[in-house]
Amino acid sequence: MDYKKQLAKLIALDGFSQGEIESYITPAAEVAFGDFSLPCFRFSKALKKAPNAIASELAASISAKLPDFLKAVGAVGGYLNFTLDRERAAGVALDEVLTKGAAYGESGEGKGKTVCIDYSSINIAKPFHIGHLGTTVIGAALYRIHKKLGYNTVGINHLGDFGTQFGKLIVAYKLWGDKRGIEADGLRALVDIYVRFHKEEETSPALTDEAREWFLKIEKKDPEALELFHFFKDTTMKEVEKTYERLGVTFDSYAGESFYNDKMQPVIDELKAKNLLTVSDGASIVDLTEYGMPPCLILRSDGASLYATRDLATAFYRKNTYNFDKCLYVVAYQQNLHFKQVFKVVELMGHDFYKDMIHVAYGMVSLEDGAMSTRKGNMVYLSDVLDKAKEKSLAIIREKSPDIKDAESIAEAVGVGAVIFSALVNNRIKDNVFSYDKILNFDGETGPYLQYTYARCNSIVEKAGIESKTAPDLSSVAGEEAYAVVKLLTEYPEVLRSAKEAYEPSFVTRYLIDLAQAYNKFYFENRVLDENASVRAARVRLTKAVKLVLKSGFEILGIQAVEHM
RNA sequence: GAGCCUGUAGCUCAGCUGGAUAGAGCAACGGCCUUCUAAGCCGUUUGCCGGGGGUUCAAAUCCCUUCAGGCUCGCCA
Repeated sequence: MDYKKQLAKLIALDGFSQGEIESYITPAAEVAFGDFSLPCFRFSKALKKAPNAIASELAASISAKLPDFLKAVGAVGGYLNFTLDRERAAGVALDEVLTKGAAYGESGEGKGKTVCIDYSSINIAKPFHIGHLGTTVIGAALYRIHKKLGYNTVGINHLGDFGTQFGKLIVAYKLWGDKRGIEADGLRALVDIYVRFHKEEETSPALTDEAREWFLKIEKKDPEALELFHFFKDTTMKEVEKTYERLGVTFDSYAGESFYNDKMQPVIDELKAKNLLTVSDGASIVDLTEYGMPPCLILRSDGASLYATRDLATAFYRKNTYNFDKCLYVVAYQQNLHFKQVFKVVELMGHDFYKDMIHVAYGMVSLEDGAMSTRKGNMVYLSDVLDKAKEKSLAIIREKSPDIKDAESIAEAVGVGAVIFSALVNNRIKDNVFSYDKILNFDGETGPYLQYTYARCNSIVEKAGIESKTAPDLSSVAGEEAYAVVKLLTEYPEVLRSAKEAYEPSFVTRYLIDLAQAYNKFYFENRVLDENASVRAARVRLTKAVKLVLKSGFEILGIQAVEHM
């Protein structure tokens, strides 16, 4: 039920439209004030009346014929306060959640619209490390939020599978690599020889030239070079797939850099045809000084394409292939300028869809002792973090629930959940210093806290057994703690919408924390499995609704719901 | 030098499309398991919302300015 709209209908003020009044109505700041408030200060000047007088008069006229969903209307210090009939509101809210079930929160707003989401975008033959966690889980969460809201979604892993590093890797492999070792150790063996190459390159510059030659061979589709390239790629993918699976992350497309290799020429031709390319220091650029930006480099002085060239080709390909209504790039904020430039170039080329491309920037992860560097071998593998989190979780389970079944799989769900949660709890723009202490803390606002609350709900629902026919006593879910839970339950659909609007999965995470806290508070103050059957019926329904919304939120974030822990 | 981002409790952060006394978690201390999961709950303590101006009935929130930190700024991606 849309209370704001209903409330706005009750209010008539000269010169202010219904919609305007509705937009001014806010949730009440405090329980004592009721459920919704309308600050009347802004009407004061136009109506030539004191805010308090306006509020009082409105309160009086609405009280005269109080609609049945309202309990009371009052005026305090210039605010018009509305108090809902909480029993009724609780009943309506619980009915809605439980009737809709897993579909609660869904909407048709995205019907017929397509959203492409570019996330994770790992590099082949490089470690899948803690720095990739953000883009991977933020992108996956945005993917699911859009899906929930009815959008047609395309998840794209724009693989870093092109560039001179593959030449380097071939040289390194030929010198020190061994196929069986790599097949056995996978990615780490590849990274090892890559790191070694960079060390030796410093003293033997000839290696660099050799690497460049091998890279050219890849481009020219030399069979040996291609075979090795695919070997590296397969080795990497085989391994990262495991991590994606643990994180519950999927993609619809793996079209990466190499995929666009033959798709750049048309872009260059179009730029030329539209007179956007100028030559500067031998390189071809799009001049953007008029827009307060440095030039966008399209072709190197040796004629080779660049990052922006590839991203332009990518943008056109995606537009032509998916005809997206929106294309999100979940990429670190270091690339703010790059995307601003690319989007501007698309605009200058005269394509309207430039405004549908959005750079969803996120903060960077560093280590306590500085930045991560693959070449220096100074990084933390994501799979190690997941393993440690699982280990920690397993230790806690052994201690607290020694008799539990499926300890291993619960530990996996809880450990991985804790890691995902940590990447989705803060606003995405925040930088993050990685530490095991932080990520392995399972107390307070954490993934395990959410999962624990879910398991608690489940346990109660299990004990409650089959739903009784007794009519629920709604007064038992209209008390302070219970009603706080009810209110939060009604907010879930709006939380999803605003999370989508702001491209902020953290809105969902925060919301789930609020919901869990509110429920736990309720749990300690009220007995769900009460002797009174109608009280019990109402509170079990509340518990079921919380369980359901928690699970729905978990699915958005990629956290697994465990029934027991 | 320019552009963008960040600055809120000892620490990590919510709140920022302006609204009523600025909120959580961690850490610290104290309490609560013979009743539904103590990975939990309750209580105590903590704030020049970086500083200064301005707009407004009302500013952590908007504008200007300033300081501190981060990122980026032509042939890497």
